[in-house]
Amino acid sequence: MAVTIYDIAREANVSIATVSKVINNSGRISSPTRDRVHKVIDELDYRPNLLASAMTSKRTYTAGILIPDIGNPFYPDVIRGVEDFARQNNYSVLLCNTDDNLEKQLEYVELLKQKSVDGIIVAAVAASPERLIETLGDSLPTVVLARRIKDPNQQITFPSVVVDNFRGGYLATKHLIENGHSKISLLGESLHIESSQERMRGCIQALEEHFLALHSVEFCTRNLGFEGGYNATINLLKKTSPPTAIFADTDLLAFGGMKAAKELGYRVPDDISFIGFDNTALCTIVDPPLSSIAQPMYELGQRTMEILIGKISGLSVPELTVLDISLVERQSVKRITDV
Amino acid sequence: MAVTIYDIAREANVSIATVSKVINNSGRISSPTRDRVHKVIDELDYRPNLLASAMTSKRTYTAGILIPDIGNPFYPDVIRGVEDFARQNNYSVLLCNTDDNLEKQLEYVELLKQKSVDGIIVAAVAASPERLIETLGDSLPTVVLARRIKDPNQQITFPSVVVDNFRGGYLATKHLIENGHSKISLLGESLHIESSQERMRGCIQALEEHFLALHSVEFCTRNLGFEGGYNATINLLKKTSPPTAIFADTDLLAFGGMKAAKELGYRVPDDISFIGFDNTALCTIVDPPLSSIAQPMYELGQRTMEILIGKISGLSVPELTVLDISLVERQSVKRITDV
DNA sequence: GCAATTCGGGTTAGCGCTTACTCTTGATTT
DNA sequence: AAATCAAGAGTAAGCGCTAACCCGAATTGC
Repeated sequence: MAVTIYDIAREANVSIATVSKVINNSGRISSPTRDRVHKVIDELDYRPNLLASAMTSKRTYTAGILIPDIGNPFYPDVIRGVEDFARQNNYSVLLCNTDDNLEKQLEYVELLKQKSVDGIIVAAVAASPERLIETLGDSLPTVVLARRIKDPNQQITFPSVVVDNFRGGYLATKHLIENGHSKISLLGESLHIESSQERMRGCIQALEEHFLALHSVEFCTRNLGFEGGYNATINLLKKTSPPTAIFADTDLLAFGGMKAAKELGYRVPDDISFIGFDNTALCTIVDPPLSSIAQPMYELGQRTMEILIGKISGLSVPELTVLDISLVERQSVKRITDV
Repeated sequence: MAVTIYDIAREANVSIATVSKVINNSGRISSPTRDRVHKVIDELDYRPNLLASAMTSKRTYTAGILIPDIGNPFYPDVIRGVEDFARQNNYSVLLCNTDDNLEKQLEYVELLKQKSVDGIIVAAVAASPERLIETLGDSLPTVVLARRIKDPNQQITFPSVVVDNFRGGYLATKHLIENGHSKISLLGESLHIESSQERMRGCIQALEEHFLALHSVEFCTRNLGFEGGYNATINLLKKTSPPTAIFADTDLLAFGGMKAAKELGYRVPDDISFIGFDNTALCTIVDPPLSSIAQPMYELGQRTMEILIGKISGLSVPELTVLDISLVERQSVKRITDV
């Protein structure tokens, strides 16, 4: 069997309590004793069994993270941020893909509870989280990522970390306007998604500040990705008055849009400009490289984990953290000089 | 506090042993007793504490997975496969990004051991795994994904699940040949990577079967991604005799290559054809859509987890599992008719 | 009809730690 | 010099389970 705290105690001629104290740097131990114990620990290559430790101390140093689907290019960076911050604080993270399915979410929360995780990160949870809130309860530290959960009863609130989607929409549109565009259309994901709504609001705000109106709008129907963007853009461009620039809710949508435009004989960006959202790695790969609004995804993950650990440790944490967003210019937006 | 097995025992008028037996479906319990216990469990909404359970049963139903970086588009699907299979078997997975850094790998293995995981999946481990093997030891069930670990001392071997890279290289090249190409160049990742070597071997084999030779080769130097592909392709095309088709080790490399080709005035696929490897989601997004060799990434993850659980359960498992590969045709390869 | 099983369950000893509490000394206070 | 106290270490009670073992009663075999 593996070496236990008893082995160390015996070899160092102390009690297991003493060994425990030197390991956890608690209680009072004289330095000779401390050194002796450390020496034996090194000699026997002892590693405390974290399971046993968790049994008594009630801390597993493990957190769970619920995300819709790791296949969505939005998440890998976020997760990386979460995991890096976790590791730096001796935490591990249990990954749970829920496909935005309530049953799976509930199942996972129960499982994580049974595994006694110290806390949970809930990313991009569905619109009606009543049951999720209920099973989460108020005893398990939870932080919400990229969404806000509003409990209808105001019973329980969770700290959330989000990105300023409104400002993102604003920046994107302003960039288009500053490049001389006035016929600006919105290629939206869905009006049922909060972030999508916010981006649209930002877009409209920028437009209004310049006494402009949205030229046209199109939302995705079935598919919310590349294909959806393709189809919606076809609609946008086939209208009697097509736009000169399109602000897409998502890079993926923009990619689909660019494909549609090209197929309809438009040159990008000469005939039509595009700007995306998310600044995924793919932006540099497509032709032309897509200008996009960058979300600090890695930082999003990091901050969320930081807040979670804070909450676990009993610190008071901010109820809402809004991360800033920025414009990354590439070659998909053309300056229009003629009026 | 949460309800424990003692509460159930008391309410159901049985001993905790009996409760444990009905939970785990072990031992002999009469159906009246079983029903009574179940009823109380439901009433009190009891969930066994898996930590405590693991202490005695020595099974945590948790596995660790070491990957280089979740940001690499190769992994999300793999992980999804791992996680889905895990969940179906009551397992959870602890995600560990190692950046291919030996120190991080060792650290994580130690941590996972301390957390008493039942097994570990090691994905795409570095070339010289001696120290990793050493810390893994032979007591912790381990399965290697997308690599084979050859222990120089033949002391310990790990089951591995890989993809038939040789056949992939062969298929890609054959596809090019069948489309009339004879000036075929290889855009390789690195000769230090086993999969890269295998793909090249397959490529050469296909060529030889048609009495052809590799037209030229170029490997990446600093950057192994988009940029590396871009630079290497510039070299390839600036030679006195440029190829008519390029087989890239990786989709990302092919994307970089396509960009380089376009910039040098080539039309893709009219002047030069490209075929990639990995069949990432991006293939449909670029222009033209990239033909590629598809690896069954999800299945790769699934099978690996299946084998790991098998090993944990003491079953005998295959030492080597090779998954098949297939060609996905899109529009980046042009048929050449003139000789 | 009596020994041998089987059935249905209970007792109890841990798993490897943490922690509240206790005890012994030697130093400090007054 | 008696009382007080802090430092340094030990004792022991769990944490919530599992599993080996035990035991009486019912069932079986011959």
